[in-house]
This record gives sequence, structure tokens and C-alpha cells, in this order.
Amino acid sequence: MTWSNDGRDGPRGYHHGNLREALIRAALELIAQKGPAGFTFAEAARWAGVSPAAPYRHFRDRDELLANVALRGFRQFEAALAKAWDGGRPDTSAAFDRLGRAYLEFARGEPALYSAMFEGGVPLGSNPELREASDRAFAVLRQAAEKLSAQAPPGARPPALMVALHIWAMTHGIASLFGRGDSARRALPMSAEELLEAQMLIYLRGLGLSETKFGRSG
Amino acid sequence: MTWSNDGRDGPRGYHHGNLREALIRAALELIAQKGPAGFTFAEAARWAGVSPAAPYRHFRDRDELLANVALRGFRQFEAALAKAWDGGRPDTSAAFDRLGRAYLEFARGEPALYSAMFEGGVPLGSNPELREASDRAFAVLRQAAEKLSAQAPPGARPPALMVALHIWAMTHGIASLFGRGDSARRALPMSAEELLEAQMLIYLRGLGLSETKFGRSG
DNA sequence: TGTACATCAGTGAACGCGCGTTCACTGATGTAC
DNA sequence: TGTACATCAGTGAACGCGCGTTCACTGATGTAC
Repeated sequence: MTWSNDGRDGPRGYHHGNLREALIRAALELIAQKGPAGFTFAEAARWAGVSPAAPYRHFRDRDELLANVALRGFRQFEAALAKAWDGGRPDTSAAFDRLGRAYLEFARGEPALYSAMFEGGVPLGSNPELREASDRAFAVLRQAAEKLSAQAPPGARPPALMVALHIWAMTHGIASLFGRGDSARRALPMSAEELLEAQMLIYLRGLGLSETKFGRSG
Repeated sequence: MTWSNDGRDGPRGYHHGNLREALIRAALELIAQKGPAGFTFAEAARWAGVSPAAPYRHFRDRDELLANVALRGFRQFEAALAKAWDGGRPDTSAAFDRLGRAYLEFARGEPALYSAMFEGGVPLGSNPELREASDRAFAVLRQAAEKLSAQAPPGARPPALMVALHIWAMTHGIASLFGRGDSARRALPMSAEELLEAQMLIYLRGLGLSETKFGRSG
């Protein structure tokens, strides 16, 4: 850390020191508490201990701040997924298992980022930087899908893109219905991880990938 | 229709006639336009052509109105799913195919209801009526899962509840990522229906259900 | 090393706005007799 | 059939509140010489 004041602690003078960072943190905190809708520019300023006019030095408006949070989210998301996938090492099965877990862990561990990314109403289209970050995160899923698809028996190989979208939909479905930290989560007789793992096994078997290579012990 | 004034048209006197209904419609309209967060009690009143105090005669507050919208949503949802499933007639495969399409169609055709049900932040726990409606809708998926599970080869039969949750997660995942009417939808090189159908086929094959019984022609 | 100056980042007061909510009220409707 | 009355459903004015946003300002920081 090279900055002198990260926004959380200690006395400060007239200048905050790192207000931009502090505002993003405040937004995360508020989103985590009340969802992306229940977060206001003014409250973020208050949370950062600064006058309501100060944020305008750093963000044009509320939406720009929210888009920045989403951007940060996609980048962390990509990093987490890429780390888990690790190029498919040591084998596709193990790497794929890690990938799914990493997805759920991110959704559960960073509900504020996840909301900002997928439920914040941030328009992807108008923001090339954001779109690129989103695409890069998806690219990790796509890589995994390509490895999987390549191992499926020829003739029954769906396009890798489709497999990637399936993986995304399954994981997002489980994460948003059952795997969230907030109160929207529904009660479940098993963990989201178990549910996802079982689903992935069935799906992979359906792709023609053998149990021994992709089972729990594999 | 037995009521004299459904809230949409015509002159009315001092009494609205059917304000409760008109407010629910207004809420649907507003949610469809701006999401569940961007809808206010006052605006619903305005939309219904009534003073801002009038809604309090029918709903305790904004949340109660939103909960009513969600309740209506779950009931319509259940009806749509049950109609599509139709007891599994004429065969499980055809009925299951219809079920998935009906789900997507509902999410796409009634984005306001779908949002209120799954993204409105309406707490299910505190409202027994709402919870029951939600459970009844899920019960349709569960019935379908039981039929499917029963046709899977013994020994590789996952619990029907788990299969139902998988179906829900897959469909919800696709609906919320790709199958929505609003701008949160992401671009896709195929329709949500095609994506879902392919996914379901792979999943069912993974359950051990034969291609001939569950393929497109089956 | 010191000084003058430009730039930057935050202040605080002010504004208009729409919301949620309350209140005493009043027009309309239904019902008892 | 008519009248009196109770109940119901909506009015409209008012309130306090927090938000978004603007403005002239000022304290702090960096830089040229």
C-alpha cells in the first residue's frame, strides 16, 4: 500500500487522501446491506466521512460509481475463476471442479460485487471497459468448456460456446437462487456446492465424459 | 368481469371502483419499466389517477403491495407450469419440453411478475400465503422431476428433489441471464429456448434417459 | 532554501424535488326501518 | 318507497425527510524559479 490513507481509519486533514477508493468501499458496504437499489450517492459520502458534494470530484454520478464497482467485480471475478481453473491443471476434471466452487465462493463471499455485476442494472452496452472485463471473465468459462468439449466423444460434441453458456447458466442459477449470503436465499436440504457438483456430474455424463475421469475421485 | 370499473378506462366518480386492482396493475407497469426497485407507492397512485393517500386504504405500505404482486406472480406461474406439464401427458418427454418452454415464456412475457417474485427482495419467510404459493409452483417442477427420476436406471437415480432443484436452477439461470425482456439481457448467438433445450437434453442423457425417449422427435 | 503561484480536493450552505405518511374532511354507497 | 344513518373509499393539504446537484469558497499540495 503506497497511499497514506485508505479511507478507513485515522485522522485526516482537509484532503481525504483516497476518497475514490473509500467511496467504492462505501458502495460495497451499502450494497451488501441493502442491495444495489438501496444505495445512494449521499449515503456513500456520509459513510466515507465527507460532504455530499465531494464525490462529484471523482464520479459523475451514482451510476458511474456503480459501474466502477461492477468493473472491479468482473476483474476480481475473472482473477478468481482463472486462478481456480489454472489452465486445466492437473487434469480437466479437478480444474473444472475448482472452477465451479470458485464461482459459488465468489457469489457468496462477495454478494455486493455479484449484485452490482448481475443485478445492478448497469448497462453493459454503453461501457466498453465494463464489457471487456465481463467478456474476459466469461472467456475463462469458455476455455474450460473447450477442454471439456474436446474430451467428449466426437459426433456428440456440442459447440464449446454453448457448453460455456450452460455452465454459466447452471452456476448462476444455483448461486442466485440458493447460494447467496442475503435473505433472498431459499432454504435447502443440501449445500449449494453439493447441488452444483451433482448437477455438473450429471451434465458431464450427458456430454459423454466418463465417470472415472470426472467423478469425485477423479 | 363483474366489477364496474377495472381501473383503466372511463370516467369515474368519487369512488374509484376497483382501486386495489388498479394499483396492482400500476405496480406491474412500473416494475416492468424500471425494475422492482424503481417503483414507488406515490407513483402507483398517480398512475391509477388517485390521490397519494388513497392506496393506504388497500395496502399497509409499499412492501405489502409488492408482496401482493409477487403472490399473484407465483399463482400465475404455477398455473402456467401446471398447464404445460399437464400431468405428464401424453408422455414425459413432450410434457417436460413444454414445461421448460412455459417457464421461459413466463419469464419473458411477464418480466414484472418474474422480478417481483425473484428479485424484488420480498421476504418469503414472513408471509405464509406467499410461501405457500411459491411452494405450489415449485411442486409442479417436483412432480416432473419425480416422473423423470422414476424413468432413470435404478442405481443411478438421484433424489427427485435434487433433480427438481437442478431443473429450477438451469431454467432460472438461462431466464435471468439471457431470456429477459429488459436490457439486462446479454446478446446470444442462439435463442434462450434452444439453449435450454440443448442443456436439458444433455442433462437428461446424464440421468440415463435414452435419446429416443427424450429427443426432439420423442 | 524560500517564495509565489497554480492546481487540486473537499467544504458547507442552499435549492428544488418527490416520497412516505398523517389528518380531518367529504362524497358515495348500502342498509334498516 | 322514502328517509335516516352508518360505513366506506377517496380527497387535498400539510409535514418532515433525504436525495441529487450547484455554487462560491478555501485549505492543502505541488512546482517553477
